[in-house]
Amino acid sequence: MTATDPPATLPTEAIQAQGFEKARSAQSTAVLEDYAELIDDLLAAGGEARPTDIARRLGVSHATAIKNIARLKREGLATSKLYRGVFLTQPGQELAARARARHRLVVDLLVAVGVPADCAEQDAEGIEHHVSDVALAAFARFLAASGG
Amino acid sequence: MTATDPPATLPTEAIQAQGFEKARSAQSTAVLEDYAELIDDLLAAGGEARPTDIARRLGVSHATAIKNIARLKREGLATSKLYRGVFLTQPGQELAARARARHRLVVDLLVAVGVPADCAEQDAEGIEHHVSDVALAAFARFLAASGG
DNA sequence: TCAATAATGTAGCACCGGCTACAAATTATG
DNA sequence: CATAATTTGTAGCCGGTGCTACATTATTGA
Repeated sequence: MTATDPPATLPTEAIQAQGFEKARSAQSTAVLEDYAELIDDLLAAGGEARPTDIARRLGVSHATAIKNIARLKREGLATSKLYRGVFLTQPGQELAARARARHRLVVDLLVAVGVPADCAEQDAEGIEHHVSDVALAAFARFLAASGG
Repeated sequence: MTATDPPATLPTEAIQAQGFEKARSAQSTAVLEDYAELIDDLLAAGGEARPTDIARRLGVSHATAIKNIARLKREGLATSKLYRGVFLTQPGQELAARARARHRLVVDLLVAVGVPADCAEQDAEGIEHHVSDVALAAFARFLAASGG
């Protein structure tokens, strides 16, 4: 905007700060993604996604699970009926689908470069929230080229 | 299957919970690693790691930086002298070294599978804290095999 | 039907990370 | 040397995630 200082590329310093900022914001949506993905899994598999099951799967107390489910509802991603479990809204289902696709792709890539399957599965849980769409596309290309 | 139930492998449910638990604990040390790595960078490059510089590099307010620096000191990773900047203790330097090695390896792997360099650099900022030693070793093997 | 069990939800606490606003100290400058 | 500008530090607030403990509701079953 300024006449004296219109850089085509941001300074290194700002680029670095941008990376940290991105990581922080990814962290804030990680919980939503985890819950949406898990709820979708439970609904697809058995039929019900009850708070207690969710809590056990995530390794947290039921109170924590309920609080985070409330956040999902607050953000329009989920609904729930007492003793009838939690359900995903349309946006919630889309988020879950994206999260699962990302998760699978990350796991597949990790395995493709030689990470043991069980380790890949666990590491992916933390990694997936920080993989950008650009990187994800690269993963897909790499897997297509090497695997098939 | 067995009556007494002494499984060699944990139930799927517990394994999954374990992955989430790992991701959460990684998150709690991510800040320490980021600061240690950055402080080490600044000391290596210019000579001084002042709170203001650290804040600007991370894209946070100086108050936030100072608070996190205080945490580093509390955990024995850093020391500081007024208006003389922040320094790393031996454990702090070791943490920084591990963090930097992990960061480089992650970036290199991302690039190796086709992620653009600038994107790899930014994504790595979030990913690096969630890559286990086992996966890291796999990354190194993969890079040695493909690159050299 | 009514008590016992289990699931769900609420309340309060702690910690962490972010922020703005204000205070104190140091460095730079007139 | 005294004042201004910069740096550093503190205080208080918000939001997020975790927990335990307690209350409430539904389900189960005697």
